[in-house]
Amino acid sequence: MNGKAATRGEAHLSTRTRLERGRTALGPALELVHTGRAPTRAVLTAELGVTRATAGAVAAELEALGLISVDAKPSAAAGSQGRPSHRLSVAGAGPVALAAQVHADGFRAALVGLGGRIVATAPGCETIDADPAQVLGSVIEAGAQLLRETGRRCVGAGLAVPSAVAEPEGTALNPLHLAWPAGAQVREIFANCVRDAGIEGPAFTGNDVNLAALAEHRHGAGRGARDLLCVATGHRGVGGALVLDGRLHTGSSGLALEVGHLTVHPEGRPCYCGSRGCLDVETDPMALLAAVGVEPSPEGLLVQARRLVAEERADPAVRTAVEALIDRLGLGLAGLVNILNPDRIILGGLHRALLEADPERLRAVVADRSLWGRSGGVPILACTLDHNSLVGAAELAWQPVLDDPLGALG
Amino acid sequence: MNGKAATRGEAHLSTRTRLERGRTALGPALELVHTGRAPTRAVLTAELGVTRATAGAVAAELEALGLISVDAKPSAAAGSQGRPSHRLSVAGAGPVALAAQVHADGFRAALVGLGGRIVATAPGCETIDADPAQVLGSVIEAGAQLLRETGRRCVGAGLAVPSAVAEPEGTALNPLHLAWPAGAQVREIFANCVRDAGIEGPAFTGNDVNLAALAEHRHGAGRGARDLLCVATGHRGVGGALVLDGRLHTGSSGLALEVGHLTVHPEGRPCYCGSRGCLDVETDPMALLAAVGVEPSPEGLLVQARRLVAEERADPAVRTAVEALIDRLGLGLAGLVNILNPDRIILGGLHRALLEADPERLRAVVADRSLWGRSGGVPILACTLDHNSLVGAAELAWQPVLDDPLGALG
DNA sequence: TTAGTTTGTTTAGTAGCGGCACAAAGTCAG
DNA sequence: CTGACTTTGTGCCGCTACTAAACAAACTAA
Repeated sequence: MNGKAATRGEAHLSTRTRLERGRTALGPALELVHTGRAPTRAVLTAELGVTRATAGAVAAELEALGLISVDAKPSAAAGSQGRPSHRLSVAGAGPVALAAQVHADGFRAALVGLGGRIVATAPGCETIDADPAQVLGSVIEAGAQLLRETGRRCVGAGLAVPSAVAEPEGTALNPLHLAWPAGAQVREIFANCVRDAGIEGPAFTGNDVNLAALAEHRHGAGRGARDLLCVATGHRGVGGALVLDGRLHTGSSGLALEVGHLTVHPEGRPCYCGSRGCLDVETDPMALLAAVGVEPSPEGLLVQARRLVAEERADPAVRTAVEALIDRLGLGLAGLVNILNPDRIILGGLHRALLEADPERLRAVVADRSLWGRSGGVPILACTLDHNSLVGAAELAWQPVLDDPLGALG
Repeated sequence: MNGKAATRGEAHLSTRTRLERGRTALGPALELVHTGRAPTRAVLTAELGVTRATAGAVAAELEALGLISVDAKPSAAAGSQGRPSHRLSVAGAGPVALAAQVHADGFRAALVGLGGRIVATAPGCETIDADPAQVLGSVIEAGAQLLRETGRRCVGAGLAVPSAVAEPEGTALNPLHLAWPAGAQVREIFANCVRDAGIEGPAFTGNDVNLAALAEHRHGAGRGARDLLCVATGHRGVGGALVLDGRLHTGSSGLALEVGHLTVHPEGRPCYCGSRGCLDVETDPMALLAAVGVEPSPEGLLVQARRLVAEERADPAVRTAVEALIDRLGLGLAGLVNILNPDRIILGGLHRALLEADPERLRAVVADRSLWGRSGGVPILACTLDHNSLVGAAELAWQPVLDDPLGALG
């Protein structure tokens, strides 16, 4: 009868009024250490808003679970009075999450510990099969190999795909660059691969830009932001992501931040969506190559476009094209700012290169065309994390542990 | 020292990792009754995910606080077995929130009980002074009069203004229709008026469309939606609002959902923002009058535009104009759907009239131009609540009680 | 040394909830 | 009308995660 009640409880946990299980200080405490916001028990106490007794007990329990470590010797505090603190840090040899990423050029697998630390990486494959089950089977096999080599405990697996992932089905809606069928059941296929490989823990799947945003929010340029907007280009097309209050906002069916078809140039090129001048066809790598009149080479559109941006000072024609892209990106960002009012924007891929080519120009366009309550305009920053999609995929797998460490590991 | 710790705690409650105070079943339970989702203790038990014992105790405590009432006699359950439930309802003579609204035509004050019930209304003033302090003083005086007449306890006051309200300053950024100075410190002025009138409880201020969305989410057409988008026109201009997980999303500086300058007609009329074809100048009442070639009359733009829409079947020219507005509204909504992926859209003001004039056309445009994972497209509904901004203003004042009934009232 | 400051720990107490047994109030079958 | 069944509500006990407060530890400053 206990089981019955529990299942019924799970059945309709739709309303957020439901009390969450495992809502102790353990999860928040782990999250603070995980994101580097709790270097000592003293600040842990302050950040959690609990007593020193509780913070101490919580730290001890997390250490017993093998998730964090407390320095034996107090660290010499420079110029501060009082008893020095013992340093808290993520456990060196603790459990890891299995992170996987699939993209146009192949796939990659890695083990990621708490704190977003990449512990081990598998040499990624350079080509990609048209069959999702084949690809995901291979990437999981590479991950399983890493787990065997390192002997680490696994908390779960996460996969980043370059496509919108529909909720709640977990299907890849537009895996354009993978030659995968649209609507492939990636979440289910990945979960099956993980299970078949004998890997412990649950499996998760998400869009790569979403996961990059999550990673940047926790360990990169987005740290401390409350409403973080991330916009990035890959090889083709534009992706967006939004992190609100530390959680990804994927919308009701996983399709939020499909920003590719914002109009940024009314007289612009026709887009496959039927409109013209969409952000997608105006600011992606192909758009730059087309504007400059360069033929795509085999090295890859993104690499090629990035080199063009880097050369913009030398060639006036390139400079003009880059400025046009910056202006249109700025218009798109301004539109997003007026809708979402983020407190920080992070750019990746070609957009990052555009930002770095002329930060002032981009910031000026955004400021000119958007409402912003405070002075100085929205901060616009570049990504700072290597392999942020991979780290983000690991975040998905870590999430249950962060929410309820005892429930997930005990 | 307790006080010291508490103040320090309040000081930096930025991180969401902080454990919230008063996180018991009391608040969620009250919210369920408040939103009509807990008609009996049995469903309260199920919705909270607690035991019957707890739900019973919680209901008893809320009743003791004078917030809800439990029927003495069980209500005859139609066609169900087992012991019949006692009905839970919002207390008839419980506390109220003081709700105030300012708009172009004057102001209004009301007392609103739990469940969004308007308990008493003051006859609104029909003109409005150019000085915010004067106006807010008058509206609060009217509210205070209502409180004296009814003798009800007051939990706080809320104000709805037709302007974006900047956070955290609480200034009205664009009170265009009020002849108020831009940047007026409405929140502070309102709070002072409330305090000076000797009214108990905290004072809150918000944008009228935001508050309308909040009210519709809790008591109207938005009930049960997780990601609710609300778009409405008043007399001039377009306003938007987003309710996520039951909370208003106002963005980092209160300026989210400033959707007026989405481009919906690249060859359209120039907008004061510098662009052309903005949602604002293409779908507001003035846009319709201009398209039909009707001069504004003294009765008010919104009333006039609504009548035009109602007459659209009779006059082909009006019909054409209305269809153009519908198409452009649809484009704007589609853009928002691609960014926010809401699970429901609610329209108010002229937009509501446009929806009701030709629901199929609007739904078709939105479905055609937006991504949506499930079949049937995003549900688009009309507002259902009278005075939803007023009720929403009251929701602001009720929020502390809903979060922690004991802390706010005990 | 001694006082002051900050950190960590110990112990005792408490609020809020789960588990369980039982009571209450209806329906249904005969 | 009488039990059997079903569902709702209550009383009691105990557990868990916390707080409060006193104390101990480890440093700086004079």
